[in-house]
Amino acid sequence: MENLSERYERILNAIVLNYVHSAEPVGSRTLSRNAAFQLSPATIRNVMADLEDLGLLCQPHTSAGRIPTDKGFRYYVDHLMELQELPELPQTVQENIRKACGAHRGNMEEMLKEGIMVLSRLVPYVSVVSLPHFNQTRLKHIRFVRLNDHQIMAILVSDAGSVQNVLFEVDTAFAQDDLNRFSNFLNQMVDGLTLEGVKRKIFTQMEADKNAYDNMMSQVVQLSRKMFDQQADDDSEIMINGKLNILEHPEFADFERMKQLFHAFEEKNIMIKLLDEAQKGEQLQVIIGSENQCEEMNFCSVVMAGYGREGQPMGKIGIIGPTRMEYSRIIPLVRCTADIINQLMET
Amino acid sequence: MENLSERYERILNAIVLNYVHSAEPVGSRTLSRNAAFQLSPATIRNVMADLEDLGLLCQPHTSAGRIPTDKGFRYYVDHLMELQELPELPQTVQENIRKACGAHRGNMEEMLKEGIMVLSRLVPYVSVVSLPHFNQTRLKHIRFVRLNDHQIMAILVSDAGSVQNVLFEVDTAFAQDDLNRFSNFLNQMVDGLTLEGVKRKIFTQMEADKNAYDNMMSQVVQLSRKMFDQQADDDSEIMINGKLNILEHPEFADFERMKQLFHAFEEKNIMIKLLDEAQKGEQLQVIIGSENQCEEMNFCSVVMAGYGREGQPMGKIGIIGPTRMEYSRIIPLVRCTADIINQLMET
DNA sequence: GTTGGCGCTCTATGCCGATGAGTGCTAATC
DNA sequence: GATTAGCACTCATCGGCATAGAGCGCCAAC
Repeated sequence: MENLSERYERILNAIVLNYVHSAEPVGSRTLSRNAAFQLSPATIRNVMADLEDLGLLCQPHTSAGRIPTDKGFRYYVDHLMELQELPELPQTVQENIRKACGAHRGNMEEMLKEGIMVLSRLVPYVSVVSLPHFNQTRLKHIRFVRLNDHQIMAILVSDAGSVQNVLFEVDTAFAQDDLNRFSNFLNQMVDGLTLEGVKRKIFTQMEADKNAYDNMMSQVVQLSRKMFDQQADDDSEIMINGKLNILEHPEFADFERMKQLFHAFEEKNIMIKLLDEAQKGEQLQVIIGSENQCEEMNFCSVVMAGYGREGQPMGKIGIIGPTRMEYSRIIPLVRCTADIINQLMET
Repeated sequence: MENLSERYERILNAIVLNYVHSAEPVGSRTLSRNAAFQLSPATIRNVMADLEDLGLLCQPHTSAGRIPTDKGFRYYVDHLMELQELPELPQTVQENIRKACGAHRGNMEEMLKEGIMVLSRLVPYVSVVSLPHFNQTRLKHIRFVRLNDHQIMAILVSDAGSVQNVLFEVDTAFAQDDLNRFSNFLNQMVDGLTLEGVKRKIFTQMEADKNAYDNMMSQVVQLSRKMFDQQADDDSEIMINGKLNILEHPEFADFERMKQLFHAFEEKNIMIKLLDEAQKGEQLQVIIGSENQCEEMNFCSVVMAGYGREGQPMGKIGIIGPTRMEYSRIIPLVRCTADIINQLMET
């Protein structure tokens, strides 16, 4: 999309702002009254007609005002929003977020949960976050606990503070003391690896070790193997907050559309796909309306940012709202929240 | 409510059945056409007027048919439904449930989750379950894991298969070997107690032990104490499934009402209160419409049954639907599901 | 290039009357 | 005394119609 002339941009900008605010088609007269323009409605109409030809605006029906198309919003986000420098998030709001998240330092899941709760209190949209994939976080501890003769529970602690428990069965009984020795041994062996890495290491070791039946290594490997057989190769987890917020917006007064959207919220896979989309390594992404792959969410936009530690991306946090969303407010908010989370994770 | 004569009961029954099916007010003509009655519309009208005086029926407006009031549904559930013997749940359905839940034996949370998922696939309502309160389940294992010099994670395994992790800080560093010895010692000490009981025991011991600083007992008690300080005295947990089902019913086409209901679903406390209501130790409870304390749910009915082990109640499982609910189908379903869960837990 | 003016389109609103379902009451019937 | 047929009445719903208002496109004039 090549650039528009200044007048065109100003008018497009005004239409977007107006529509974001009112949720109603914007007419030429309304814009003309807006002091900033010294133009008559007729002139504005001409411009609007051109913008419509370019695919940036559309009319719900003849004789209604114009509303921005997805493409119009895209132009606004890419070209116009930056003209007006985005307001830094007020310090009080930043502190608000930092405090909420900071209260749960050490437990990443709680921290992120708190984070999206704050977000959906701050804005009338839905907030969403994908948790770090357990298998890809670094393992801090493995420990085996004997439940009874046949059952053992493995407890995996990642350095992100999350914990996974794996219950598995064994043929021969182990004493807890033995299990403790195994745990210690294993912990040394896997130090600093991701769970993924541990798995690989165990399976290679098993190959190498085929004939040695009695030493510690062999027993540990056997046990770990049993555990990995049980361990759910968990999908990413998603948390959503503030679903009800979205009902306040007139675009979802339509019952069918609302049902579709809520259906999408309930389907974890849809949400995962949404957050994984367009993973171009960009820090902040904005997906507008039908740009997103998921049909149920064609009337929504998503603003999301990656978070992580030491440059390693771990997940995304974002806000979902109607296409008619306050981008200029949401974008700094999401960016800032991701920053705060990054900072909290480094410490 | 004293008993009605047979004719009155038959007409009330017919109105309930009709209304449950159609969601429309039922008129005298409709009933009269129903072959079972040999009565003219006029006669039926007289009966209906009497039932209205008794508060069992009401009219949305003059010249509309009648719909049962909450009181009418209550009479139906208490007196009429049992006349027609409730159909036993078909074997195939029972197997269906048993298979779904049985796949997760040993992990109660998963089992219950699966249970409510099956329920809300079977009926067009919302299913809900309260998880056993962790503090009240018997403890099977405690284990301390050293994370670093200052942090220890305690891992609590209940015999219900659920696990709680408690992260806490200590001033002095412990070696993992010491922690293992503590764990073993503590496990012997608390065998068979609930977490609640362990807590009491630790705190009494602490009193008794005030001056002994060096022995194992004293160290274990200190450590446990630190843990309990951190351990969230968790509220009961609730799981809900099939929220979208409820949108299919015309009573929730009203936007405001729907929003209220979804709000209630999101508020854990409301749901807990709902499930705890009328805890008269009855095996199966039916709460109809405004009988329930929570205003947001005045248009809903709840059918729920307790589940537990060895006679000990642990939680409830139930179905939430519009007041106009298929009680005669839901009640056996909920009862049977609770039975299946009970059986699976005993083994 | 800009503007005022005119005719046109389309939606929203409110009113009207017809329709139909269902009631309550009364008088006749079993 | 219970039951019923009949009738007048009420009320919600729906389609038709006219009106008002917002907004556009186009054209001619500035």
